Amino acid sequence: MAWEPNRLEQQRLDKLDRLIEAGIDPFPTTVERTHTTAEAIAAFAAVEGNDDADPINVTVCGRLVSSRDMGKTVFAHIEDGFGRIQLFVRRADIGEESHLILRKLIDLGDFIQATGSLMRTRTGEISIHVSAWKLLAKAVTPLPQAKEQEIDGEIVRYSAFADIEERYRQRYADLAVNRDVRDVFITRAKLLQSLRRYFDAHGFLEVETPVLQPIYGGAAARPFTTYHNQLKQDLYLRISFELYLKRLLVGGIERVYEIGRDFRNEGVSFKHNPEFTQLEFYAAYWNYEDVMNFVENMIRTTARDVLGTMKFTYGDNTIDIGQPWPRITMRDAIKQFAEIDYMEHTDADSLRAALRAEGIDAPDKAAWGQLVDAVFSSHVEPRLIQPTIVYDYPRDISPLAKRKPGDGFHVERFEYFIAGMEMGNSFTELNDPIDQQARFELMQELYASDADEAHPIDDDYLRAMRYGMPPNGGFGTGIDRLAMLFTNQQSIRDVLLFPHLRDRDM
RNA sequence: GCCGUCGUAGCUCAGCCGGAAGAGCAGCGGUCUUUUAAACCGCAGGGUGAAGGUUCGAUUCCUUCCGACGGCACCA
Repeated sequence: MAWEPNRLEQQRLDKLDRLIEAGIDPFPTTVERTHTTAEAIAAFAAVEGNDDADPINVTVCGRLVSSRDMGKTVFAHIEDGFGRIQLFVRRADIGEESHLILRKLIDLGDFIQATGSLMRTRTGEISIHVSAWKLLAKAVTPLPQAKEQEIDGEIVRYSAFADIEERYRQRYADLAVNRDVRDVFITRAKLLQSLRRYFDAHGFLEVETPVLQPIYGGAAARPFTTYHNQLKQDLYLRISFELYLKRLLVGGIERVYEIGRDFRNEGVSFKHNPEFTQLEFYAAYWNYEDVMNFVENMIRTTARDVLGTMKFTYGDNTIDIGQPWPRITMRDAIKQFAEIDYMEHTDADSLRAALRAEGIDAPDKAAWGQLVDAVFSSHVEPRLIQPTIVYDYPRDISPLAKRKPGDGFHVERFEYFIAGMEMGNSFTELNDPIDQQARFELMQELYASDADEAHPIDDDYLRAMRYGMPPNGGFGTGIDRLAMLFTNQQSIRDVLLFPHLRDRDM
């Protein structure tokens, strides 16, 4: 769709013409900058009060975010990636023509460069007493308005760019005017840095495995499909990294992790986006208890790194990840919250009847483990606000986990929950190729009725395992959900720069 | 896919039981000692997400469609 300038844009296009007529390049190629806004303020604060100090001259760059035209004097703020600083611009200092151009042809949103000496105004704000300025880039479209003021460290908003849909569709504008949105993504980046440091410190090798896969696996999800033209090959966007990472254990890499994108062709919700960032790791010679300890420590370490605390607010709750995380079996958790002991009903029909007797929804064509999972999801998961580890899952919904010794129903698997959300999934990994093959075949039967849910058997993965796979513990966690937790955002879209939305005309 | 709520100016919103589309901020023109949500005076700006329907008359009621949000379903 072709762009038609609106009234405000047309005004700015006219100003652009007038700037060019005045011999000013509205998009120059060279920029000078001696200080960021933060550096300038710090430099002034460091010598203030010292009467012998020479005036500090600085050149800063940034976007014009406020302007108060007093006639002979203009007060304005520019913002760069590090903060804001006020410009104090007097006609007498910069000359009549330059002053007039600033007042008449420069708009909020324009990028400018300003040179001058640092001072403190009568009202006490550290400012630049401007001796010269230059346009760096003209903004044709006005930014959505976000009037705000910092009072005692709190951002007070007088008007805002708040329309959720427009904020997501025009994230550039959202970021430009909403500082707290930028902060969310800074925190998210710190989270990733901290996790990588943690894995590096524990001897893990970071790897990258294929996103385009001939056979998808490692999770129960519908894939996106694509096609390689020259190879004439159907390909799938990965739904997990699991089977590739475990191949690497066969290859002798003892500790391995990957942080990357998974794709699942499923519904979207406040905690689901079609593409999302996953962290998986595998460690040889560990079992799920080793993983529990490692993960608990990992989350604490990153919280300390990123937030400086292990106690933080999420929605209406205060989450304390510093206390030892309770560990409870799936069976006990369901007993506690749904008052059903599923081990008294060890086949699907009997469990279904028992659940229905308690008034709990139980789908007709669900296998035993799926029924257990269903009651857990509806009755237990939402109640797990503080960090909780739930372990020993039904075997028939965990085809990649090793069975619990002496227990025909459970595998060594755990998930951990915070704020009522599943945050991560782990097991003592199945490394018996004969058992693995049987489990794959069982899963095929389980889902045989539903073509969409059919899972292909990855024969190459089985071949790898037949070469011998060390016993190992594995883990996967959604980075987006961790980011939600650490930034107190209630929707996954708010921790994704460009969340998926339907197409729409601009 | 289903159910519900919502969509009015650049931004944030108001608009009652159908009766001539409003405000603040932003913008434009002015005034103006170091102001800070600057202030003050004046001006302009939309035809109400789209398409239909009912009506003398629709932003208000109805239908369909588009999009967002919430919930459900889906999500080893």
